Amino acid sequence: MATKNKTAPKRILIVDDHPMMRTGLAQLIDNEPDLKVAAEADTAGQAINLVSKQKFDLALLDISLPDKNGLELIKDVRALRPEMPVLVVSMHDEMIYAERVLRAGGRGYIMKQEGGEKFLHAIRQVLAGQVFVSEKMSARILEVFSGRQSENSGSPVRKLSDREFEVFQLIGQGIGTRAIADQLHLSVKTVEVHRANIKEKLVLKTATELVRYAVRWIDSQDRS
Amino acid sequence: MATKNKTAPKRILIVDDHPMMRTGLAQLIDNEPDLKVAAEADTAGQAINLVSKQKFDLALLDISLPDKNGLELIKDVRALRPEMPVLVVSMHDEMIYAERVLRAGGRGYIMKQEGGEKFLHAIRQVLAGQVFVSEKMSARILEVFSGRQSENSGSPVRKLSDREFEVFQLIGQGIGTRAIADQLHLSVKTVEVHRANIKEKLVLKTATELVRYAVRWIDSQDRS
DNA sequence: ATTGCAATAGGGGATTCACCTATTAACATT
DNA sequence: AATGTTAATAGGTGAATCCCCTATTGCAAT
Repeated sequence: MATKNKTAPKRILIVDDHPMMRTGLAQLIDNEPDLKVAAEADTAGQAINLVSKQKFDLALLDISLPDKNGLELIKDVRALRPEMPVLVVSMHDEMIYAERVLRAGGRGYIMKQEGGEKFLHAIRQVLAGQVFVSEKMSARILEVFSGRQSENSGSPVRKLSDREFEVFQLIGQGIGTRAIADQLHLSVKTVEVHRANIKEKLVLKTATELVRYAVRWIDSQDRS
Repeated sequence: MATKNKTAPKRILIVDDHPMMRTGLAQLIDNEPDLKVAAEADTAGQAINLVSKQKFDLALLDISLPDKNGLELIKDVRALRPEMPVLVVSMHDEMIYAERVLRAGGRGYIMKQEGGEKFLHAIRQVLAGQVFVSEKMSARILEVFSGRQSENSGSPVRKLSDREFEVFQLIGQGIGTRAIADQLHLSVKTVEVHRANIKEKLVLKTATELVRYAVRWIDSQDRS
């Protein structure tokens, strides 16, 4: 496509703690005439250092880094260069991450399982100022954002009513339906309805997913 | 080093579901005159197919593959080619994996975080018939193998059998009993027994507690 | 008044849990 | 060679939970 341009190739920064993955990405990128790997980093510290000293057209960040939480890194990078788009690379299929990444200011999210073409497509889309996420992910995110335009500032957990939130917290503590009912002096049936409504509001399909979501949410509240 | 040899380069099979990682590894290996990437696979099924049809001097396996547990793959590969050494590549720092890999017949374990030199060293060491593991790991493993304090060192998760561990990981991903059974081609009953045994070994009382424990454990593994 | 939603709870069928037993194969021990 | 151990498989059964409905009450906003 639009690669015939005489302009200099776009300078890309790669941040990943796996040398082999960096090599693979660099190989792919440097093979394109309009793209170029300008620098590599294997830690968050190194990445911030580079970003503060040089200008890049795009940063390709792995979210799981040894020294820092990937989301924190996105925020730091964006604080330094708000105009530089950030594309996040991850091995996790997780919806939770995609949401957080976009909220932290990332402009895209792609899985390591993807092949070269999709990678290049994502890179070019983000370079063009657009957002890139996978189909399933975008469907879900759009659903969450559009279905409830009113109260969606922040995590979907805010959409829970007080009682639902109370139940949600107990679930996150590993407490079962029966025990929750006892503890809140409710019928098991009522707790079941709350669970169903919570699942609905958080767009979760199964009971196990609900427990996982709740556990993660509770844990994320404790340390931060 | 010993690369002046006139013999044909050693044929290596790469199994990894991340295209970029494969490219990186291939780049590294093909740059060495005494080594050569003979084939690549991105699933366990494909790998077994290749191994059954061709001879390789070494297999480089990623333990986390989409279609099959990595430990099972090691066993399958070794059943087909007992003489072919297997070097396992993983992104996980954990001792638990190294132990299991060696017990399953793997001849080495190296992390994706390592750089090219260490990779080549590991490959050559395994090709030479020796075992390769990191320093910390070998220390810990020797301790476990020699000392009889095997009861309780580190997390109780290592008390789980391979199959139990597999189920445990799926639980931690928020996957329900039925779906686990389907995915592993087992009866629901079998999965239930595994869950019960896991609960026993980890001293957990209810199903919800099990999910919580598993979610936390999995999370602690991949976002360092 | 009417609409909307939170909170409560039940019915009923499908599924899972929790506690049993049982078989087979692989290994270790004797 | 006989025995014991353990992992992996799976069935039976009753209780609990899940998941899909409906239904009532109360309160707040329209």
